[in-house]
Amino acid sequence: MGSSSAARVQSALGRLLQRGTRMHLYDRVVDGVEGVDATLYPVLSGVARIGPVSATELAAVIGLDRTAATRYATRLESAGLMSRRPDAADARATLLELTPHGRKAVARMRGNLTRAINDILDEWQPAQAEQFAAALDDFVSRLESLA
Amino acid sequence: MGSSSAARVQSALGRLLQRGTRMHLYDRVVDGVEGVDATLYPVLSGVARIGPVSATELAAVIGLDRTAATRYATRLESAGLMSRRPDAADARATLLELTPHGRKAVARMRGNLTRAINDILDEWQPAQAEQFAAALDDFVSRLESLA
DNA sequence: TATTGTTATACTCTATAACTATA
DNA sequence: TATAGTTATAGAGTATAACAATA
Repeated sequence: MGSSSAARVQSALGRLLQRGTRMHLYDRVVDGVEGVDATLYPVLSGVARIGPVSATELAAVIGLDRTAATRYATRLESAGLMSRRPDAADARATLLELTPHGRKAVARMRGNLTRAINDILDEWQPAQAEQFAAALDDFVSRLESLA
Repeated sequence: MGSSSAARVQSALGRLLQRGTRMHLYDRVVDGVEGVDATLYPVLSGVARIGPVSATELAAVIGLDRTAATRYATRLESAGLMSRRPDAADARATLLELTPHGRKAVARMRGNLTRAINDILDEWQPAQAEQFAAALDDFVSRLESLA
């Protein structure tokens, strides 16, 4: 049945999702990156992943409200990390994209996160790390589609 | 080096910690449990795990502010799920513990979460699930102690 | 009529500061 | 003097509602 595995996953997941753990990790990721805090990070990272993108679509992807997305975009624009341009295909829409500074910030944040993760994975056998990465990826995908 | 594993873990972790994913999971967990929402769940669950416990110690464990812990405890007390009693060993302290209703609520929430996780793990080989559970547990522990 | 971007508004969460009681 | 609990207050995040422009 695997109930015992479920109990362990449940406990670990609970600790992982806890505010303190999350915030600490985010703080570490945005450390030394000007104009980005733990709140803005998912927004900037989302545009890096799927941009150029409209605020409405971005909001849906990163699980945020449309109005919050537009406000955070404004903050990132003020910080010179993001820019807006009209969508040639739809005059109602505005496309969000990264500026060169924004791309540099994302690269730095990803480096911070990769470093933190490698600090952990390096304690394991490479094969074990590989297996964990694949399993976690699959687990999260299934979790997202539980809907 | 395992950089490729790190990249996969990074991507999966990003999606997992995203607000939308987290809230959806929490909503699922508290579904049908009277008096508990996604905010109160970690508090109630924390007391179930380590109670009877003082508000200050609870706050430290679940990564919350002391003042928030005491306010949430009040809400849970009003809902009849938690109770306060003086600490015989220290007259300054108040111990938080679950009422019978609180214990029933926690059992129900854990059932919800275990069911959701088993929906995922059941797709895997038992040995693979077991290995993932152990790896995730270890990963989270190391993440917590990166400090 | 529906949708995009945006702003205004209200509500919730969280942290800081301050107060009281006890160690 | 330090610590536990609590309350008051302010700041930040988020959702709902409403508006103008375009589909």
